[in-house]
Amino acid sequence: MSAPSLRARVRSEMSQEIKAVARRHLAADGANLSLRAVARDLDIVASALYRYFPSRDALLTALIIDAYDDLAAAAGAAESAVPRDDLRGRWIAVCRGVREWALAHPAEYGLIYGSPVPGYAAPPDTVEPATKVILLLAAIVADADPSFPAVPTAVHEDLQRLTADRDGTMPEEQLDRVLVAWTHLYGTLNFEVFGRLTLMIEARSAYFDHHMHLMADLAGLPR
Amino acid sequence: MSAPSLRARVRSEMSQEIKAVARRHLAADGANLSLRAVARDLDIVASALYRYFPSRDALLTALIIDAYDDLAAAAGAAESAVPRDDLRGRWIAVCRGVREWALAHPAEYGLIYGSPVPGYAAPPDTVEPATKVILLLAAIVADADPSFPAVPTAVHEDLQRLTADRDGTMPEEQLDRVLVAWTHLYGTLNFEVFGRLTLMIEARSAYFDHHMHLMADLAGLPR
DNA sequence: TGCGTAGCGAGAACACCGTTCTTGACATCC
DNA sequence: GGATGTCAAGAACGGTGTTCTCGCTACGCA
Repeated sequence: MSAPSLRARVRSEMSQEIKAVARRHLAADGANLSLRAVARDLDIVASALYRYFPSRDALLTALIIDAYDDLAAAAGAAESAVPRDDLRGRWIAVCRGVREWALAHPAEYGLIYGSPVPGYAAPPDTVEPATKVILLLAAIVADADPSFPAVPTAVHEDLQRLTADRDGTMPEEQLDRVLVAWTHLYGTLNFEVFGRLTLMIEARSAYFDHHMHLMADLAGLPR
Repeated sequence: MSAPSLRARVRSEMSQEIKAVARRHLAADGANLSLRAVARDLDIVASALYRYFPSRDALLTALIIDAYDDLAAAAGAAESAVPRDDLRGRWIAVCRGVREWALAHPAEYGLIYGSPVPGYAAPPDTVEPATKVILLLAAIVADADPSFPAVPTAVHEDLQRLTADRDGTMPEEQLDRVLVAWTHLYGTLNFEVFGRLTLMIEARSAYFDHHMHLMADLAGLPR
């Protein structure tokens, strides 16, 4: 096991620093990230950035992957602070964890859940980190394992396949409820983070918790 | 009543034409709209556009307002094609109308429901058109007027005020369910339009209908 | 130990962008 | 018919992403 060469290490540190500055600019200026501005902050000329990222889109992609990982880590950490048998507590912890991360990092949230940047196509590296949160929710519902009332539902083969990789399959009704909850979570956060919700300027946290409990009810979690 | 002067009319027609070309560019290139490209398409120099719109943001604002109006009109038209006493039919018609418009105009949808453009602050002209669809849904639920089970809910004073302008007030439980459905509708469409939903590439329409029916159930609409 | 090479930052260049200002032409109104 | 206001054009400014060439430095290998 050869240690990484000094060259490689300083290169990786420089990449991290570029991303850190880019994140700061992202938080300040929104989605239009300027390579030249980032370079200025690093006392570097713009073209030097191309030694580390082949294009602006590549830098954005790196930020997107980091954001997915960061979000999933925040949600996972919030959940693991709750006793495993407190299903509803874990559920709410995941939802709150996602919300708090989103409110703390609105620009990065917009990067991963807002309108996609025009010419940009999400590379396949981004699909795996993107599924972590919904798998977290699905695992909680699977732990509950209640008997659901039958409900007419379309086939969700892809999600079946996704969960099958973990531990067998999941009843379609459960998957359906998880999808509803997941959609509701991000629908709510989109409105809140993107400021489309002029309503309810007060008591947003209570509103959020209440609706996440509603979704937990729908998913069959015990009260 | 003096007829609008010829000057005023040709000016308004030119404004419409600029918006039409801008919409075309928006559909092609996504959210980064170039004034110079629009001007080129009109065989016009870029600075000439400033006679009609004081800035790029102003043009975007005009497009946003048009999009809200267009979307509300599409949803309203879909709903009014259904008999008034078919509550569930009206509900589904609104949802499908919104979805079809969104899929047909993804860039404009992104403009109004995606991440906000960075430096841009939505002027107050945009809040009234933005409420039309949710008022449409609220009206259907109000027509049903079922007795809801009591549910703990945060105060939704703003939405109360909004609906109070129409015809009296609405029970909080109903408002709550309408909000859930509204959030779910746009959460679903965000995933679909922005391509975040790699799952369920097949049977998306069935998936959509099924979930909109779920929300109708939740809102207390008769089957 | 010395050398070739690969990685690095600087800087100039290109084509594009939004925006402002000036200039000259044209239609409109008194 | 002359004054007025609107219009398109064009140049200019500062900004952007990206490419290329240039020296320089440090690493890896003989």
